[in-house]
Amino acid sequence: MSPRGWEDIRGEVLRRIRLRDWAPGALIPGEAALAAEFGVARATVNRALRELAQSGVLERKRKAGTRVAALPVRKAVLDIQVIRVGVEAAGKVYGCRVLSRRHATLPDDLSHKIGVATALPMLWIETLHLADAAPFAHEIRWLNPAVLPMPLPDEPEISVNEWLVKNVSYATGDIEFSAKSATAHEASVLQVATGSALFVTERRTWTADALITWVRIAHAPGYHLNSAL
Amino acid sequence: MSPRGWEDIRGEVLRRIRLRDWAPGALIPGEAALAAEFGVARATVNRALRELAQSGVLERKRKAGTRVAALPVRKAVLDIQVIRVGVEAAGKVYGCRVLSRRHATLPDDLSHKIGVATALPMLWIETLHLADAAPFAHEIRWLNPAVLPMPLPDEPEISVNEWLVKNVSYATGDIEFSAKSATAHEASVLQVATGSALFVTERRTWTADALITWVRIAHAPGYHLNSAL
DNA sequence: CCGGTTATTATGTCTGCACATAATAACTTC
DNA sequence: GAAGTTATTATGTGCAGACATAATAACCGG
Repeated sequence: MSPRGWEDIRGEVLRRIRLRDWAPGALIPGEAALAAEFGVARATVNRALRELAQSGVLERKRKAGTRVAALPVRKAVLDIQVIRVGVEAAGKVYGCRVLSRRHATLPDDLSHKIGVATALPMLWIETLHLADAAPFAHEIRWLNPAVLPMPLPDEPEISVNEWLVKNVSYATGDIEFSAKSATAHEASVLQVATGSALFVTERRTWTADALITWVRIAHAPGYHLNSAL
Repeated sequence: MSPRGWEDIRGEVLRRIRLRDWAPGALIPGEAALAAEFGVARATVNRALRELAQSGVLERKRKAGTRVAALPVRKAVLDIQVIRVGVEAAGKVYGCRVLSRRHATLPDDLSHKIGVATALPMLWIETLHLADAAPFAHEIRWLNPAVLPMPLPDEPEISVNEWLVKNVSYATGDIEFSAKSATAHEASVLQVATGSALFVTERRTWTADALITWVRIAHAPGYHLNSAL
């Protein structure tokens, strides 16, 4: 009956929070007290509380104790997949076409936005991703050739993204989601009306010291991103 | 010099993966071996590897061992905040106005979409969120009055969402992001052109057995959602 | 009363050991 | 050789005890 593992402890704590046994903002008993109450080791309680803190339900501070988050910042975890996987998960056949590819330097606005010198020689690649042969997403990518361990294949059957994932080690990055109206070019490539609302994700990827790539992917209407809360 | 804590272990493992010491898909040494190599307890290695698995860098299976994820599904963690907090974090003054509020039953399409019977009496609330007095987001909410522990205040200074967060215990939910063109009504409320691309988030929240609320928030152009990877 | 020092305390982490569990490998039996 | 059973093994989790660390509270001198 009494909780047996850290998941049970987590469940019980969550239950008490939901029943408002412990109100938002309130201090809950310390680890030692809970361990005694549940008849488990403190490490077990610690594990449970740590996980709850990680998901935003609790706030913990040394010495100050553990309290129920007043405004629970729910953390939604998104799985950022290679586009192919997402398409195939929807039961469709993935394809991609490189529309354009050339060497160039960053335009001023982008250079400023991503914090990289304009002068650097970069590779510019435009790709159309297909799902069941229908346009799925339009990708514009700036790539830093200096970080590539080997030259990019000329005619990739897989997308540049996937090639990068497999061949370039990376450190960190960030991602941004927004909604933008389709430009004339995007509209024609995606075969939608100019001005259609597109779901856009922009992504920067860095090694420890240099930019690897900046990508902007404009998804065709109907695309949506899901997550459990 | 040698790793001191689980974070150092995690760092070292990550370094080896990035240097392709351990290639994607490859099996890495077992916990016991790593513990011996680093001169720490197995529990410490376990903690490090567990965290890496949680963030999608490693895949672990009992007996099968630990391998480097072949297609690293990067997990982006989004903080889903109360709108007010997001606005204030941007250094603006938050405000909200309830535009409309009435009892109604769910329309068929929505009822089907969120899996709730059409017949249930629901509360319908339309809110405009403001940042520095400018329209920021348009919110449409269906609310199940049956789950409320007390009646909703008539003239809330805080948003319905925030009231709910503080007064209703909840279990789980899901969230969906997409891009939609502004309807005539949305456009007029948000003071943008009809057809403008809006960033839309739709959210369902459930208790263990009943729907609490369904919300659709259409953000004014310029809004974007960020996350570190 | 103010400001700085010191004690206290709750959480954070590590260790070494133990047993549980799941998945594979090895083995047996027909 | 196919199918079912048993052993092996890597990870998962648990425990008790210890020390580290950060933030608060108590104290104290001016």
